Parts: sequence; C-alpha cells; structure tokens
Amino acid sequence: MPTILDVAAKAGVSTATVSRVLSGSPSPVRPATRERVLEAARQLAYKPNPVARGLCGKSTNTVGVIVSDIGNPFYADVIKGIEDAGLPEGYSLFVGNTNFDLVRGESVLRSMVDHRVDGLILLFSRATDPLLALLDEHNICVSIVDRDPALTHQGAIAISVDYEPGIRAAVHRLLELGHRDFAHVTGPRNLHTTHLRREAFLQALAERGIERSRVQIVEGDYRTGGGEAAARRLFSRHLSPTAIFAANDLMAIGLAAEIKRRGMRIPEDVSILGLDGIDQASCFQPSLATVAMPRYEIGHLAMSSLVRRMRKDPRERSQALELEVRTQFVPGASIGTRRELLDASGFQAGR
Amino acid sequence: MPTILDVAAKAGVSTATVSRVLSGSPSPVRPATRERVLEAARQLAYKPNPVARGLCGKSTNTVGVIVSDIGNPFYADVIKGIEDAGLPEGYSLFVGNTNFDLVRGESVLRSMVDHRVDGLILLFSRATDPLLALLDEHNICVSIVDRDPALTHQGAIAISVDYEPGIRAAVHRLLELGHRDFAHVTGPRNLHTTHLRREAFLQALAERGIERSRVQIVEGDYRTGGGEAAARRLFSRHLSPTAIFAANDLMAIGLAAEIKRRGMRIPEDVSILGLDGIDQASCFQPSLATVAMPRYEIGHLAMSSLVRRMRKDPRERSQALELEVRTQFVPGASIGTRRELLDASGFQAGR
DNA sequence: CTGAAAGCGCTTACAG
DNA sequence: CTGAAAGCGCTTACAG
Repeated sequence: MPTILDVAAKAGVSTATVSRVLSGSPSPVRPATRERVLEAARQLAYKPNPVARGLCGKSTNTVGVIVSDIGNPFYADVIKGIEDAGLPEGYSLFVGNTNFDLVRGESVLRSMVDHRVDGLILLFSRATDPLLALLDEHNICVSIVDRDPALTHQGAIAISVDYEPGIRAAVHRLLELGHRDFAHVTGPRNLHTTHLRREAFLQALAERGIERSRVQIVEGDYRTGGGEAAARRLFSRHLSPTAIFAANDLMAIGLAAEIKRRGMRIPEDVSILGLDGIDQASCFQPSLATVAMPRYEIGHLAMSSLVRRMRKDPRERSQALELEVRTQFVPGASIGTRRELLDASGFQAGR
Repeated sequence: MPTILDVAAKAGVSTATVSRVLSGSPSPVRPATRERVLEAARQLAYKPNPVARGLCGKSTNTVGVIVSDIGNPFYADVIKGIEDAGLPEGYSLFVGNTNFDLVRGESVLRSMVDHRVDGLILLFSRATDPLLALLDEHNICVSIVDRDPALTHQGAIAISVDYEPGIRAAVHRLLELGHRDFAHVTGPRNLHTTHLRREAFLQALAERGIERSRVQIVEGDYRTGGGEAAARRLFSRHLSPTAIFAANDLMAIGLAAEIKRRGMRIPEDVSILGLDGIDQASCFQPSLATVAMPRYEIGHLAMSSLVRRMRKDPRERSQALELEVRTQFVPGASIGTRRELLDASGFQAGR
C-alpha cells in the first residue's frame, strides 16, 4: 500500500503539501501543485490510512451505531439507511448490540470511543449525561433517536418520531369498527420510547371518550416472546380486550401467534395493531395492520445530519439540532369488526 | 484519557516496559516490576489506544463482518454469536452489508482492510482469490462460511454447513406424508450455498426414487419478495407441486403468504418447508417446518476460531482449518397430508 | 504558497 | 531484565 511519502516523492513535494491537498485543509495550495499531487495520488491509487489519521487526532471516518436488538428487522432497515448515507461519504460502521442490557450498552459505547469513532448513532438505547459528556470530551458527534428529555446534555442531534398521526389514525379506525375494550402491550417501562408510544395511544383514545383507566396495560419487551407472554396474561383475565395495540411489530406477531394457538381468530375475535411496518408484517396472515415508522429515512437522516456536523469545525457543533419524522397508519386484515358485533347488527364483514 | 506515558511515570519505569507487560509481549519482565505496572495501570484505569496500536502494525482489536442481507434475521443470530465470542476478548465489530451486490461487497471489504481489521468473517458473500490474497498481504485472518470450493486460496478458516441431515429428514417426512410432486425455490444461482442446498434436496429425493427432472426449480433471491414471485410463477403452470422447499425461511414466508392470497391452504393444498429456523418462523400460521441452521453457533464458532488464529504468530497461521456444523429438521404445521389424499384414503389429519 | 520538524500513542529491535 | 530511540502514516503549528 502506498503511503503519503510515495505520493510526495512522485509529485516532487513534501508530505505536508500532499496532506494539505488530500485532507481538505483550509491552507491555500497553488493550483498547479495541487494538480500534481492529485495526479500522483491517482496513479498510485493512494488512500490515506484512516488509522494514522485517527492517531493525530483527526477523523477516523468511522461511525458507531448502537442498537438494542439486532434481531429486530426494524433496525436492519434503519442500518440500511445509515449505510447508504455513510458509504458514499467514506464512513465505515461499527455496529454494537446491547440486547437491552445497560451494562453491555455502556461497554459497547466505550469501546467505540476507544476506537475514536467520529460519530455515534444511538437508537432507542439509553444514554446518560456523563456518557454524552465523555463523547464531547473526545469530540464525537452524536445523533440520538427518541432522545430521552431527561437528558440535560445539549449538543446532540435529536431525531424525534411523531407517533401521534399514525397512532391516532389507527385508533380512529378501531373505534369506527366498534371496539371499546382496548389493551396495550408496551415495551420495557424504563425506555423513553415506550412512554411516547403508550401516551400517544392513550391520548388518542381519551380524545374519543375512552378513559385511560379502562385500557389494560401489559408490559412486554419488544420481542416476539414478550408478545406471546402478554397474550397469555391478557386472556387469563376476566376482561378480554377486543383490540390490542402492541408497541412494535415483533410483539404483535408473537401476540397474534399465541392468540391463534388459543383458538381465537384474528380479527373475528380480537383485532391486532402493531407498530414499525417491518416487511414480514405484510406476509403475516392476516396481514398485520401497523403504525409504520419511516425506518430507512430515520437511518438516512441520522447519518446525513451527522456527516454534516462531523465535517464542521468542532467549535460550531454546539447548537442543538432537532429533526422530526412522522408515523403513518397502514391498514391490514388483522383489524376488523368483531364477530359478535356482526351477528348483532346483521352486517357482513368486508375484506 | 491516560496514556502509556502516565502509566510509565506512575510505575517509575519506561514506556517500553509498560508496553511489554500490557501487550503480552514474550520478553521477560521481573515479577515485581510487572506488579507495579499492573497496579499503576489499574489505578489510572488505563486502556491502550487501539488506534495507536494499529498504527505500529499491531492488532487493532477490530473484526469485520460482511453479510449479504442485514434484513435477514438469520444474520442477526449469527452476529449475536460473533459478538458474544468477540466482546469478552476485546474485539469490536465493523459490520458491512452487501445487499447481494458484488461491487458493494468489494468496496465494503476494502474499507475494512483500510481500517486495518485484524480479522474478517465472510458470510455467504462471494470472496475471490485476489481479494483473499489482499487479506494475506495485510496479515488479516479470515473465516468464511459456506466457502466456495472454487477458491484455490489456502489459509482461511472454513466453516461448512452440512445441509444433508436436516434436509434428508425433512424429505423423508414429506414422502411419508404422500408427497410426490415437489418444487424447490432456490437462491441466486451464482451463490455456492444455493448449489449446496439444491443438491442436498435433489439428492435426498433421488435416493427415494424421485428423479431430479421431476422436481420443478424456480430461482429466488433469499428474500420474502422472491418467495412471493416464485409462488406466482409456480402456480401459473399446469403442474402444481404439492410440496415446496424454499432455500431459506424468508422465501418460505413470502411463498406461504402469496399461496394463501391465492386462496390455497397450507398444508391442506400445499406443504411448505423452509430453511434457517429464524424465530419468526414459529410465530407463523401455520408454524413453519424448517431445516434449522445452528445460527448462533456458526457465529460463535467463526469468531472464536478467528480469535485463536489472530492471537497466533502470523507464520503459524497458514494451515487450513475446516469446521463443520449440522442442520436439523424442525417439524411444523406447514407440512402435512394433502386434502385429496385424505379424502381418497379416509384418513383424518392430525395436528 | 511550501517545507522541516514535532507529535499523536504505541511497539520493538537494539544496546546495555 | 530494562531503557533510549526509531518508527508506524499522517497532520499541523511554525518558519520562511
């Protein structure tokens, strides 16, 4: 592999000049010299060694991505968006998976800091103020999705998701179909996104006269297993809901599987609504109605805004940046009118 | 962040000694000195800067993982295995996604080489001899799953999958249930793993008297969309199969979805068999019968054997290492006796 | 506009 | 057994 010395020799200049041309330094270089350097670099197919750059405190062209469950196809789409925005700009990705484990999350984050990543994208993981301060110290930009407002730390890019439009539309549809008895399977209660999803749901119901206290809440874990467990708990109670909103698609899938195993039919006996819009949801039978997140867009936005910031002078990075994406209701066959309502009214179920 | 200088000062020795103690160098160090260094390092919570180590030609403690479709939950499980084997040993992961695109795969691989990864795990991606030679040049160890025998390059760790036991058991079960008309939805034909899966299937059938020429073959893409397209092609023909083996679960899921949309029932009209054993398969309705891969184990094995090799002296790394894992048939409700066979014999379908 | 030189944090022959 | 010194490949004040 050619080094900067080879390029300098070939172009007949010093390594300092080569570096200035190739690293986009602000120092002026005579156009003719610049040309010679560029030409030499091209002929040698020279690419700066990111490890060496990293050592002298410059960018390493790496970005770390930390997700809480790499088994969730939701993240796959987000990562695709991140890759597509980052690869053309020359960034490589470190990927870390916390498995919802805080300790593991912190150790993954630290190892990324050790590797001198230029930026970090935190997806539904819990960040803390001291951790963010550590990033500042190392001059690492960060982009956080569904940022917990409890964080007082400034200077991160925050990508927030507006859950309201998608959830509200879904709720209206469920009410329209005659549902009054609702349940919600949440994620772990200590996650901020869990709170947002629950509140958007309860709020939309409350606006239409269904009080929060009437909605059964069961805590899940954002995985299929949590959905299955939730179904078992919900249907061992005396009050069975007619419509269940799972805080993500994976739980909705587990929920539906367990409900069918118990001999109930979807949507004739109970309607199921998910959230995320993962591909497999549409292959499900009946196809899963869901509140879709713009997954690819979230990743692309997180990365492209991060790239812009990483390229800035560190002193200009302090101001907060808040971006927002919206959810959207995607109808599906998993929600419908209950059979007993049909029987009572003489209606015929449509597709 | 403390540097090696701080540790040296605190322990009252030179940086050379600190390095020798902390980097596991073979040079002998007096026990008392070693103790002092260790103590100083602990007190300062010193961790060597991997970027600096990388620069002087030593390990960077990074491993690259290249997958062809990060949206496939199969890889998520493999990556978990890789992480669990790598994290405790101090390795961080670069993850690259080729999207089945050879050009993208090569550029991802090159960027990992640029970042001086110590090792690389290639999953069902296509490696070429020149590429592997490039890795050798940089002293990068590599572990390849389902390695294409067309590669003449020696010195990689090869993890091969024995598809035979799982596929054979599944085929026997299908024959037992009375099936004689089979179809197979393959992956892209240029992938070696596609070839292995197809041959194991055709071979198992041939042994029981079903000739290869009688099996309909449709090419897919290892994604749900390919399964859906395959269903459309298969059922627009005059000869409809009664049992279909999809070369992975994602295609089986797409296949099943499209078949149901066409008004056919599974397994009463057609039986479906997948391969992989991803979690969602069991939530599917009917639960998907599949040929399970030891996904986590594959990742764990690939990483742990790689770690062992990376720690070795480069001169001792040349010998080839071949490891094998086995598949296993996992029964499911998606395969059963056809209704018309039932009608003819007066049998009652079991669960 | 350009170069010589120091430095980023570590490792490793080379002396002693 | 240990230290002084060179070097990994790049960047950046500092001179000129």
